[in-house]
Amino acid sequence: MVHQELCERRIIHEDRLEVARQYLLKFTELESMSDLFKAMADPGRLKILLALAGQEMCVCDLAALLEVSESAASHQIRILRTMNLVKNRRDGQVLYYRLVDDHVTQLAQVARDHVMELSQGK
Amino acid sequence: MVHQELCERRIIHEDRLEVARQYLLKFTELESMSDLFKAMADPGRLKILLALAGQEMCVCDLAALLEVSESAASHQIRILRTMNLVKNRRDGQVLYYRLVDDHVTQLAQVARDHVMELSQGK
DNA sequence: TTAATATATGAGAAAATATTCATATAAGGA
DNA sequence: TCCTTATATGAATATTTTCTCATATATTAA
Repeated sequence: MVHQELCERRIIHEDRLEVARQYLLKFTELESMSDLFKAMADPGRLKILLALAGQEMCVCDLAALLEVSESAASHQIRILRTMNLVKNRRDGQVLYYRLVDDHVTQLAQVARDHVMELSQGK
Repeated sequence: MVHQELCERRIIHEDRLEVARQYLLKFTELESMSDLFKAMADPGRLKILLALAGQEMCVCDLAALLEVSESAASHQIRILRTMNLVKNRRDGQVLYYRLVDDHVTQLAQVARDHVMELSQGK
């Protein structure tokens, strides 16, 4: 991962670059933020999150919903669990998943607004 | 992409599955939504979007900000352009990029809230 | 205790994404 | 017109992500 141009890079707007650098310093959790978006960046995982906005569901249900294997669904759910987007509750052999909070729902709403505005000419 | 289990899948909660299926039908733009999240899922692209929240910047500035080649930056910007997150304005040889609207900023704010809550025990 | 069910997970294959390198385009200046 | 600058883009490679398959764990039932 070597970038030969880096040393001799031309910088057109030093001032703007400095403003941007300072601004980005505030986002110490930027990596975590992009991880959160990554979690929602897969259509399957997004479906899971939307489905869990209304009710608890088990892995088996979610696999059926996505029409993928239960193993694949479980892998996807693990990513959501790791990202603290969902948590589960055990009832006997079944693990019921639900959303941790409603940030996901808020994000989905803004995203929906965005794509709907664009699709309507705007 | 064959899923052998699909035919003999057990479905524990038919009712919940049906509720989820109906709910997801409302999200006709679900693929576009996940594409939007995908655009924000890369730390580099997220930096670009955050930097453009405050001011216009050219490709050259953004490459310097990310410390990547201008070609790499340009490829990333193209994704943001394709997703209608940024647009540009030409002034002579320089293309100045800016955000299309403030949805990106809203999304970043919610994402930041989420990760900050989690990092603070919550 | 043995078997069955629900889910998790590691390793490798398959698919998607990002970066580099070479080249193309577009504008401005000599 | 020819050269330089700023940016874009295609193709190949490098990296990351996702899925499959096999196996492991936890709970319940027999």
